Amino acid sequence: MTSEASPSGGVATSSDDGASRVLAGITDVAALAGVSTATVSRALRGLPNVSTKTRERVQQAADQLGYVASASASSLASGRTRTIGVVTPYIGRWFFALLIDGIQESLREAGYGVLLYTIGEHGEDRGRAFDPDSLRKRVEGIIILSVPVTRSEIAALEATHIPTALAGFTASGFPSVRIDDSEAAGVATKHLIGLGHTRIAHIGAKDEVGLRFPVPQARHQAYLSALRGAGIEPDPELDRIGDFSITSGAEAMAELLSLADPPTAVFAGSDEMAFGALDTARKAGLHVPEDLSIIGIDDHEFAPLFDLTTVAQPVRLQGRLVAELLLESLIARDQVAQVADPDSDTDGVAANGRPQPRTIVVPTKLILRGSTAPPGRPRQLPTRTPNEGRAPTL
Amino acid sequence: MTSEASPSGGVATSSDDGASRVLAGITDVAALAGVSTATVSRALRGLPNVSTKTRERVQQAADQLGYVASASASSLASGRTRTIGVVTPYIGRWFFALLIDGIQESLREAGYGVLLYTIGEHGEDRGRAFDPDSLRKRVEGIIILSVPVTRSEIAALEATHIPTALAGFTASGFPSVRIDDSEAAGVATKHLIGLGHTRIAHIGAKDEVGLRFPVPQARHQAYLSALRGAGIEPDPELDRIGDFSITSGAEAMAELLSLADPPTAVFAGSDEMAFGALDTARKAGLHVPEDLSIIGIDDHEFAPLFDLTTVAQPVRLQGRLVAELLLESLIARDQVAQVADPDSDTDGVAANGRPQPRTIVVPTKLILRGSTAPPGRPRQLPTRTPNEGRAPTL
DNA sequence: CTATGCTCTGCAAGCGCTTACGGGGCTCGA
DNA sequence: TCGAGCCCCGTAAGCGCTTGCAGAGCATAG
Repeated sequence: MTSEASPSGGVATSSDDGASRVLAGITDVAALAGVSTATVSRALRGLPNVSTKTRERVQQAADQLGYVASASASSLASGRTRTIGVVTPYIGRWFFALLIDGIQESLREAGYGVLLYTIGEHGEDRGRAFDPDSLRKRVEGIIILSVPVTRSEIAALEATHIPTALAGFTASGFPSVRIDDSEAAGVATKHLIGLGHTRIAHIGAKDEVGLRFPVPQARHQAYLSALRGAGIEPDPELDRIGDFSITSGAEAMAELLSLADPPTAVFAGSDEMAFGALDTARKAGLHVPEDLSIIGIDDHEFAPLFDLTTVAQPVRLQGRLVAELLLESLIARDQVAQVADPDSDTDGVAANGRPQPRTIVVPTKLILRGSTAPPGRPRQLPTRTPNEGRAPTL
Repeated sequence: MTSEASPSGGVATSSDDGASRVLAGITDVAALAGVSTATVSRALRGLPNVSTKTRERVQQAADQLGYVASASASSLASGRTRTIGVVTPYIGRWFFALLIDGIQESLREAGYGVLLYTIGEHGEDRGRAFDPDSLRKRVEGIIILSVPVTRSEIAALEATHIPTALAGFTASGFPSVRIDDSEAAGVATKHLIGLGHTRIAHIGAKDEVGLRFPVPQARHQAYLSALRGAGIEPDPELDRIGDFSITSGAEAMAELLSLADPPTAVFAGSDEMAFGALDTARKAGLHVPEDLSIIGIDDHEFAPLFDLTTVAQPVRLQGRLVAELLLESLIARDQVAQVADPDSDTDGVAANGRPQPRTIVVPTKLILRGSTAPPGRPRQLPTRTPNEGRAPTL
């Protein structure tokens, strides 16, 4: 198992007879162990019908030769690539990075590899990158991260029949995991309303036509109805469009500040836009939260540093979950392949025999920090002593 | 090429004769085009010795069937997986995310896929994740991102004979791309010295014994010699250890502040540690830069928001470069395989015939912002008007 | 007109595994 | 003691491509 401190054999292909010995193949192992390649294959993969003694002998031979099965060969023979494609806009963004991290965790445990497909932030080189055909025959499943997807892309995806799962948004027909964007946005907006604000701005994101990406719209709608629910008529001037980036938040804030009647509070659709807004506000001489309250969504790694009130979402968890959803579809597919009769009471199976895609909604939580307060006067916060002098053990 | 608006054929495996038609194979294409599979293979891959007419016919047949070659099959037959493994500690960190982005860019252009291997931040699940054997037979090359690597891991890597390139650090025998850590740290420290500081603290990172990861040490040494060069005897009390994370920077700062004679300036080995330090200092009531100057290394995406003076390094560029270095070794390897004679004057070829690993050093640049100033009085900075009212075109 | 050399294409042998299928040995009940 | 049944294991047929080799067709040179 562990190739740690075993001085004999292992890792370094041991005694290199010859200059650069070619990698050991299954036949070498078979020969060394004195069995057939079929038995080696079965033994190493833990299949039944191999006697303990034989299995050990094979294992030993494999270790000694530093044998590891060729991924291509076993994929070709078995039809299973043990690889999942992850399509993501831009991994430089905290949200995606953390998602991928979670995905990777789950997938690794299940013995799957992660093939990364980043497409431009706004899908610049989309055509080439997200051609499902380029994924097909290379991955067993696909996970798409919060990427605006066109109708035709969805169609193409479905045509490939590759199990697919979505994280951060939903599209009918696919399993997915996400937060309740309406609720999160509602909570955020109502928090500001509850503090007494009435001129509440929104920095959202563009709703690109033709794209299936309901997140910005859901948050926007929730913002609007929260306002209306409180008897506040939304002011279109306070409705700004960003692109989830820091700079777009900053620009939107600049616009808001130049208004004749600027807002006293801002709900940003993401923490990163909130950071940008915060920065712009401060540089304009405004005090947060005295002069302006700001709330975001995410609970970004940097939110504590900006003392930003926000609606937290568990990102890494969503990554883990979406990976598990995908793995579910994978084994479901195998199941179908094996037994084609609808006897076992598989719940939630649609008419076509394919399991109804599950969508998991993970909870969000309002995190109160110092960026929000009633209009005109600061919110009371316990003065935080920095680190309580607790020196880390060196 | 584009599977966009072609109503006939394409994408959806066209006329699905049967319920879920199996994906087209090379023989199907061959049959449709009326040629042999060999010709299909050659035509589709752009090999010479295929007449234009035939090539077109094959291309057309392939398009019509939505054919795409099986990665496993072609890998098995050709021995080329067209995949690069990228080993990274934790993609949630800005530096790594950006590196990967750059790598992905270059690699995609070259037709390679990226298989991601994240290992724990400090290599928790290192054993399993970074077992080169698990990479071998799956990837053609490996890129390692700024990960502390053990001697035995290096040995194991070399034993696999998989071309490997390093980003963010160096280890002999491998091509790599990095910044000049000594220089960067020297510039940072000297900047503080030049401002008149004499009590200059350093927040670095642990030098884990047995690991080949020279970055922290190089920066630390440069810090020390910069001080000595200015006639300042380094005070061990001002020398703190972090782990490149925000919180570790915060903790180190807290320690520094509790000192009898605290520093007037801090050089942090990374921007993220600087952010943490900055935050702690401010929460302790200190004004930056009036009471305390802070400088980092990186020019992190958030550095402008923190108004942090720092030594910038081009991260995405390093990603692109390391990918190109790796591709170089790949073609070099092929070259060697083809012509085994040392006739063409391949410069920089070592005695063993393998090309001397190149290491590229990319330049860094001091970015002056508002977090540094002479001790005791603020540095003069032009007052930045927020965004100059330049409203973005909606 | 024949020899020489191209260019283009097909044949067929793998690449290194996985996986029916079948058969030899053993155990156990009758 | 003998057949049924089970556990193991080997045989061999692929998986879907790539590629060395050779041959067919054709043009050019001699």
